[in-house]
Amino acid sequence: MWVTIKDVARLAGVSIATVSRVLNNSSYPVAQKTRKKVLKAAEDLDFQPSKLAAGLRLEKSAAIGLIFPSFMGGTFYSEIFHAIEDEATANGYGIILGSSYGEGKKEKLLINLFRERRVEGLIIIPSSHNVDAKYYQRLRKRIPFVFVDRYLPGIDGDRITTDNVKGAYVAVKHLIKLGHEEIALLSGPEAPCTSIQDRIKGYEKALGEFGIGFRKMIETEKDLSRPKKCAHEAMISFLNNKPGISALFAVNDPTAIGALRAIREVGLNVPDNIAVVGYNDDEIAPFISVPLSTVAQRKEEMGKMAVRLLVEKIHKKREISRHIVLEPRLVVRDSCGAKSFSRETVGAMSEETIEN
Amino acid sequence: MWVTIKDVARLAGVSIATVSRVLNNSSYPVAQKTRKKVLKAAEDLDFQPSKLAAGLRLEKSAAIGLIFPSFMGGTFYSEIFHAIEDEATANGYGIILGSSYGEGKKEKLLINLFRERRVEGLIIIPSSHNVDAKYYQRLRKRIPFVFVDRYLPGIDGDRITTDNVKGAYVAVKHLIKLGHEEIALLSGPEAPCTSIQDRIKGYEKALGEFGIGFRKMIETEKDLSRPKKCAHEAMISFLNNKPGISALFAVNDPTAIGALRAIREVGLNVPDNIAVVGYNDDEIAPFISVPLSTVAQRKEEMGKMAVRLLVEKIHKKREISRHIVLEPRLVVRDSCGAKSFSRETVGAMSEETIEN
DNA sequence: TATAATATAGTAAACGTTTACTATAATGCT
DNA sequence: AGCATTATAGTAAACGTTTACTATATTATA
Repeated sequence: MWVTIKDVARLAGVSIATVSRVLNNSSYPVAQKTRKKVLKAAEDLDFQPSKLAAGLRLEKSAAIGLIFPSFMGGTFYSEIFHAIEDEATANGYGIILGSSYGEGKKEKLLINLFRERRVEGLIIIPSSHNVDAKYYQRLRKRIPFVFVDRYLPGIDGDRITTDNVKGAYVAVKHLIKLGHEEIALLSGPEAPCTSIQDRIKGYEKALGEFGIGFRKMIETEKDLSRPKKCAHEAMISFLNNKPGISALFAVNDPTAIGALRAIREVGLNVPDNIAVVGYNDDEIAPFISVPLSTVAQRKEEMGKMAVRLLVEKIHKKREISRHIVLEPRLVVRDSCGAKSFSRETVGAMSEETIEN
Repeated sequence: MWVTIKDVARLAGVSIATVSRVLNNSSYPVAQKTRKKVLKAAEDLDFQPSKLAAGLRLEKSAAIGLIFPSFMGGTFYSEIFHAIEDEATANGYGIILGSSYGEGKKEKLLINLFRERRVEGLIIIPSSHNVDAKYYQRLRKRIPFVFVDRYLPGIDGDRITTDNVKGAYVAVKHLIKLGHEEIALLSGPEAPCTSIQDRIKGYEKALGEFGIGFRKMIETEKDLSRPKKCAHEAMISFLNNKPGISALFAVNDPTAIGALRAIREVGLNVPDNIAVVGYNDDEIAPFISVPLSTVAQRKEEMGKMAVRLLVEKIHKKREISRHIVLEPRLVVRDSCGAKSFSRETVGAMSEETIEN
C-alpha cells in the first residue's frame, strides 16, 4: 500500500541503509551521485517515511498530547492552543489532541490513549471533576507532563499558570477604588478549578482588605459548551431578586458577556447601574456594546512556555519541577465606569514574569 | 523504557502470542485462568500496548488528520471540531491536528507530516491561498480525504458544505423585504474561499432578483487571528466616507460584531440606521448588545458527517465522491430591525438535508 | 609495490506488535 | 485401548525503519 524505503532502494539501485542515511541526511558519508539517485527516486515515488516504523525503532514518536476542556469558552483556550501548536511545530513535534469536557474520567481515558500512541509528553489543562489523584502520582513516573492554566493541588509536577489571586484582586480593588461596595462574583460553567478558586480568593482578599462585608457568589449551570447562556440565565434570575449590587466581577469574559446581556435585559445599564469586569481579555472584549474591562492573561507565553518546559523535561535536562506564574494585567475599558480612561488603558501593573 | 507485551508475558508466565490474544480479546480460544493471569499482569505493570508497533504490523494507525485554518474566527470551527472529535472517538480514531492559517503551503506541509504518521484519512477545511492543485490530484489516489465547509473547485473528492449561496440569498432577501435597498457586503479576513464566494454570489443573486443596482463590497485586512479587529477597522474607514447604506450583510459573525462596534462608534444605531445580518450563528450571537440576526449552519452535522464520509471511504465501501450540501437557516434577531419578531425567531426555511 | 587509511555501501538485528503455522495436552468416540 | 478431534499454547515471520557492524573499493603513504 504505502511506498517504503525498500521501494526507493530498489528504484535507486542501492541498499535500504543508504536510502535511510540519505533521507535523514546522517553524518555518515554517502557519495554525491548516490545521494542524488536516492533523492530522485524518493521524489519520484512520493515517498513518505513511516513515523510509525521510525518511532518504533527509535523509541520516540515525535508527538505530544494535548488535553483541553473545550474550545467553546471564548478564545482563551484557542489562543493557548495556537501558541502551543506553533512552538511544538518549531520543535519538531506533532500534536495529538483531545477534549476532556472538564471530566476527569474522559481525561484519564485520553491520557491512556495518548500513551498508547507513545506521545513523548503531555500538556494538560486538567479537569476538576472526577479526578483520580493516584493515577497522576503514578503517571508522573512514566511520562513528562505540564499543567497549564490550572493544576491539581495534590500533584507535584511542572505547571504554568497566571497569578489568578492577584488578577482578581487587582480587578476587584479597581472596582472598590471606583467607589463600589456591593460587588458580586459570577462564576462560570466550569467546575471549580484552581484558576477559578484563586480568582475567588482574590475577590475575597480585596473585599477583606477594604473591610467590605458584602459578598455574593452567583453560580451557573455547568454546560461548558454554552458559557454565555449559562451566565445569562443565572444572572437573570439573580437580578430578578433585586440584589442591590453596583458591580460584578465575572470569572471570565464569556461569563461577563452573558451577564452584560442579562443586565441590559432587566433594564439596567452598564456601567452606570452595574459595573462589570471580566477575565481573560478575549479577542471580543473590546468589541461588545460596552467594551469590557477585563484581566488579561499572557496566553501566548503560556502556550510557548508549556512546550518549552515539556521539551526540557523530555530531554531529561531537569529533574525537579518548575512552577511558572505569569503576571496578569488589568485592562480597563468602559464596562466598569472608567470612562475618563478613554477607550483603553492598560493598568500599571508590572509585566515581569515571576518564577519560583 | 515502556512496558511491553514481553514483560507481561514473562510476568504471567505465558507466551507473547497469548498475551496479545487476551488483550485484543481475539476469538482465538484462551483458557479462563490463563486469561486472568494475563489481565492481572497487564494491570499490575500498567501496560499500554504500543499503537506504533500495532499500527506498523496492521498497516493502520487508527488516526485521522484534521486541518483547520484557525480557531480564532468565532466558535464556528470550534463547534465543528468538537463534533468531529466526538464522532471520531466513537469510531475508534484518534485525532492529529494542525492549523493552516489559511495558507496552502502550510496545509501541504501538514498533510505530508500527517501522511508520515500514516493517518488513515484527512478532514480538511482547505486554504484558498497558495494552493497546489496538482498536489491534491495526486493525493486523491493515495489517501482518503473530505473537505468541510469549503472545497477546492478543481479537485474532485468528498465534501460537505452548507448551501452558502442560498444562505446569503435568504439573508439579503430578508433585508430587502424589510425595505432596504442600499445593502453593503462586508467580507472577512480569510482569503476568498468557496464558502465566502458563494455568499457573495447569494448576495448578488438577491440584489439582482429585486433589480437593485447598489452593491458595495467592503474588504478587510487578512489577519485570521483578529477577525473582529479587521472588520472594525475596515468598517470605520468605510463609514467615514458617508457611504449612505441602510443595511449590511457580513459574511460571518465575528466580522458582523466588529462592524457593529464600528457602527456604534461613528454614532449610528443598529438596526435603525443600519441593519446587520451575520453568518454562522456563533454562540455569542444572541448575547451581544443588539442580538445578531444571522444565518445558522448545521455545524454539528457537518462535523459528524465528515467523519462518516471519511470512515466510509477508508473502509472502501464506496468509490465515487459524495457532495453533501446542508441547508442553512436564517435566524432573525434584533440586529436587522425585525423587532416585531420578539427576541428570536427561526426563519421558515426547510431544514431537510439535501444530498446530490 | 605493498600496506595502511579512508570512502563508500551493504547486511542484519532490533524496536513491539499480530497471526499463520506448529505443537502438545485433553477429550470424545469406537 | 487406540485414534480422531478439539482446546490450548507457543514459535517465528512480518510490518518499515535505524544503525552497529562488516565488506569492498579507492586513495595515500612508505
